[in-house]
Amino acid sequence: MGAQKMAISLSTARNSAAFSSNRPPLDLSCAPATLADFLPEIRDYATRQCFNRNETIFNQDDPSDYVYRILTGTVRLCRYMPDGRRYIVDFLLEGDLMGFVESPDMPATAEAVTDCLIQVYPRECFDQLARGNAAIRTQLLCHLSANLLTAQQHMFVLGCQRAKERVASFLLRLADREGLSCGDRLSLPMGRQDIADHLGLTIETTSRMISALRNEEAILIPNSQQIVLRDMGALRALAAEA
Amino acid sequence: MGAQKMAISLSTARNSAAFSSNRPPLDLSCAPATLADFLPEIRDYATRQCFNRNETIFNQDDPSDYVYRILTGTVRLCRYMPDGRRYIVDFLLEGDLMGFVESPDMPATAEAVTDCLIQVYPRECFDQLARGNAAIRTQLLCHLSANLLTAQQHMFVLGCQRAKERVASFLLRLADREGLSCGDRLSLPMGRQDIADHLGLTIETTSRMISALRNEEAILIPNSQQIVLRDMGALRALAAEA
DNA sequence: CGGTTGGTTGATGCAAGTCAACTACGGTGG
DNA sequence: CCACCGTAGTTGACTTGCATCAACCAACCG
Repeated sequence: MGAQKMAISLSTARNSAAFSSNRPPLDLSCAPATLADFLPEIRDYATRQCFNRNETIFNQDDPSDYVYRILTGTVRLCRYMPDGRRYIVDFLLEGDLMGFVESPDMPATAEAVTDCLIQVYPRECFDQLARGNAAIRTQLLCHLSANLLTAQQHMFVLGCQRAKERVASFLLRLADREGLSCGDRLSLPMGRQDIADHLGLTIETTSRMISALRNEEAILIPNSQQIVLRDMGALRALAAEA
Repeated sequence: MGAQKMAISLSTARNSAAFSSNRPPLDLSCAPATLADFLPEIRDYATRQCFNRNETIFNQDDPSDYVYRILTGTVRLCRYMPDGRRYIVDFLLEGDLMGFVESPDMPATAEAVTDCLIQVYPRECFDQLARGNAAIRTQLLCHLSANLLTAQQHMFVLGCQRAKERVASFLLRLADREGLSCGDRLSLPMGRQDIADHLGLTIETTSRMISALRNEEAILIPNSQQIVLRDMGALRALAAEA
């Protein structure tokens, strides 16, 4: 969820002069600015906070008055069901934002996967900032839009792919986010259970599929927290994203 | 995806006077206005179009210059994968909007499930309208936010639920959208294959689970296109949404 | 009528879940 | 330093839920 180009309905690279107007099209592409770029404006109201591994950052039952930016560490965003089942909506990495979309209508719990350092902004502060600044609200649209895209891609993974394909998709997405390519070493800060809950699998199946990818020489596993992307072509063939 | 209350980060019903300001909080609740309420302003540029059952309204490979409002009929929003697999992101009913989020960065194809009458607005028109009107962009945020909520709930269905639970969730969601309650008759405009592709199941399993719900007396099936919600409690117990 | 389309049901196979044992690693303390 | 423990991951044996393959049924229609 970086700063890649992102445009929704308002944007238009097309030059359909149809409805006239010489004004340049309202381009929502996030190339220069992102939501995060506006946060420094309220940094005086922010605090830094440390969270230990597995500590809860905010809880779905206890709506948070803050928005967050991850400075270091990895966070899982999850939902717990009444019967105890959980699913992990997404993992958030260094630089990612959270709390903008998640509450109050998206009940989600954020937990530290690793020890984390997090910048915490009072929501009221941010809201005030956004009230007076249309650019921020545009960025908010981008942020939402990016989240929706991620969600839709994940729906394909959950709805159509089999276990090995899911694991391959997961590794590729992480690698893309880190900007890695063939031969690079990918670190997996989250445990197998977390991966399983994200992919709609069990921990055993997840582990087996990772092993299978090793046996097929698509990856190497120097240790359980790191993976060398030996053959990304093979992974991509499995994931077969559109 | 109607006009229910919908608020994202900007909104705040809480009265945290922290960051002061006597201005009322920027409330994004969609209670009075929805995105659709603004469309009449450009109705002069709109056309009405009929689509026959199974006809394509817009294609993921062929980005559309229009936004749409469904007047009558049901539409499926789907994604086709290179290998032919498809999944159905969602079904859209009378009154729903589409094309705002779906393109150009959300490749999706819209197809008529039943014969449809659709109001078609040039995108450029809508963009122009949105450029000058902050309220519309606020509504766009609501629209996106609602879609994201739907997507996240569906991710739970796909990631955690088993076949019968999925079918129960599906029926309940349709019933909620139609505002139905116990004993009411729900019509299923989409075929079993469509339901299956939405739920990540096969057509046979879907059919079997619907039969199972009949056998358990949770529903009645007067004909394959209609379902009587005999015991919504039983359905809810199965779906077990948070 | 026969053909076609969409839905249901049955028989069987397989992918993934379950249950359980075992391994590897990282403390922590004797 | 090693013995012990707790946690996390892997692997194996077995079970099961869903997919697959195939037959059958019911509407609908020329």
